[in-house]
Amino acid sequence: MNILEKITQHNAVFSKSERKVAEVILANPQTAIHSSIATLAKMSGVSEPTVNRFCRRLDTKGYPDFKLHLAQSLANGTPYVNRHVEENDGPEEYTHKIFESTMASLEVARQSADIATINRAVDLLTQAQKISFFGLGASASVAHDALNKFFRFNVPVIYFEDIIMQRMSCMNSGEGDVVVLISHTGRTKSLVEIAQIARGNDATVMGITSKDSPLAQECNLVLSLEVPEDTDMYMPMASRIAQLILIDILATGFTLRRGNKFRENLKRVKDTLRGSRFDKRGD
Amino acid sequence: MNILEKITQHNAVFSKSERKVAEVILANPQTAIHSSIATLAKMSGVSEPTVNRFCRRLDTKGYPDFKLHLAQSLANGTPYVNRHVEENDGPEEYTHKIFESTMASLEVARQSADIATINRAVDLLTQAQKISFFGLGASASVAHDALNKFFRFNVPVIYFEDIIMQRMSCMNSGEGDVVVLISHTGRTKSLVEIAQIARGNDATVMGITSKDSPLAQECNLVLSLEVPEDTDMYMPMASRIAQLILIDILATGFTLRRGNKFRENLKRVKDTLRGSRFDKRGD
DNA sequence: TGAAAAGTTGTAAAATTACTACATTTGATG
DNA sequence: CATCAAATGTAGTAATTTTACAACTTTTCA
Repeated sequence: MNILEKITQHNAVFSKSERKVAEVILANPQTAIHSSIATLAKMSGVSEPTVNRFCRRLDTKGYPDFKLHLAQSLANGTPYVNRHVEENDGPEEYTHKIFESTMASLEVARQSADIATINRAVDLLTQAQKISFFGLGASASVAHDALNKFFRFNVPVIYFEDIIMQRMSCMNSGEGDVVVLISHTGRTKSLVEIAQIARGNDATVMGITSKDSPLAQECNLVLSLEVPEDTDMYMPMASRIAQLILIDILATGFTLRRGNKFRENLKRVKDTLRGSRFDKRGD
Repeated sequence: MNILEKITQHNAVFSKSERKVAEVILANPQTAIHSSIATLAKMSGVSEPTVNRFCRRLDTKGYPDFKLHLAQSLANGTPYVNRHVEENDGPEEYTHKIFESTMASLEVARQSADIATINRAVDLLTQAQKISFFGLGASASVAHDALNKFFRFNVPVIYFEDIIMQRMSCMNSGEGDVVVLISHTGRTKSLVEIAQIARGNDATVMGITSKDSPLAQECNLVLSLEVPEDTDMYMPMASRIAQLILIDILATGFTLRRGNKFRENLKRVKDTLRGSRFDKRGD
């Protein structure tokens, strides 16, 4: 829907000249909406009809219509576009690109968040006797973070990085236990196996993973976030951030469900940290 | 600023015909932005120049400019605001509030990011013989994540959760080594001590922490992010996300600095993971 | 009340802007 | 290197917007 997004994504489909137009617009969209087609053509070093064709390729009626869409995109509170980092970007460029594309991904995640499933997940977590968080590779740090959050709730929480320990822990799980498995792709073999073991023991298996993945199929409940991952860098970035926000949401839902008294308990946990600090405030 | 509001407020200042135009626009703004000046004039029962005068009275350059402003007003969804979660928020509310306030915080972080310091940090990291990432509590998972990223670069990376191990590791550090210490508050005693030990050994100490904190004072380089933390929940949320993005930025800067061949190496690391997966793509 | 002045509105022509048809160029393929 | 398809630009056309000015309405004050 957002036309700026569309421009970045469609990049491959553009012709050489059209790409020039795209670059000029992305470089300074604010200028673009105040330019006539002739001005924009000159700025891009192409002819006017090329600009016009560019607009039509993006499914707009023509140049004026395109400008309206662009104006809306800019006003939309989301000037964040998934611009990929390029080889000769300087620190200024890649810093902003990473911020912006992360935020663009979060915006997508926000819109695709399934409230009903989240609510169901919070239900299950509040009723759990014991909660385990397992992930491998980049997702291990997400599980680690979940441990840190849920640990404060004074519920039995388990976290292991070691797949043997994860496995053994699941062997000992049973009804009333919740196992949360985190994997962006949902294709990590050992996690899928763990899911099977836990389910075999009647534990509730919750997956923070992509839907329709092998892992998702083994779960009782799947929390999926449609995050367009930037694979250029061969490192998970946005997906992991979205997973963490999901953890925040689950943790928040958990505390709200537990009520007011429980939150005082949280405060107490935090106050206890003071001894290890030079001053107040939380870490 | 919002032109729709302006129309309703300015109502008194309009002439009789101009008010007709205003009414037609307010009745159906979506139609207005897709109409030509002639169509809108006919709908309002006035002449074209009247519509043009109407536009100018609202401080726009003319009809097309007015349409742009109108389009923006209509598109103007909620910009990200740091709305705190409240006690009787339902899943819908708290989910969106958490997304939005995280994004609001990231926006602040983005603007406060100090490019020069980031660049300097990348410099130091690329020249490091050995890189250590240490954090405690919530920041431990950030350090964990950093380990995961930098490990792929085939550089010696160290990560410990245990403060004794952290301490011992710093005792063995020396010139050319970089120690990255992560703490939102920068007041965790044992981290400050570690910083002192590392500096005593001529290692470079880098802090991902808030400026002017005790930890910041012990660092050679401070990467600070001005993130307004939501302390209501007694849990670090946005600060940690910002720290992770900073890790992404440093990692990206690192790979860019190392050049093209190096990135192929990254791809190889990723491809190696395939054996443990049911299919392709990274986790 | 009525005449001048100020303000408002519409008509028609000018200027700007965008679009279309067609010609030329570019690039790929056998 | 000949041929075809795709891409791009030129020039003319159509559309849209804006301007200039004339007609009309309302207000003001003798």
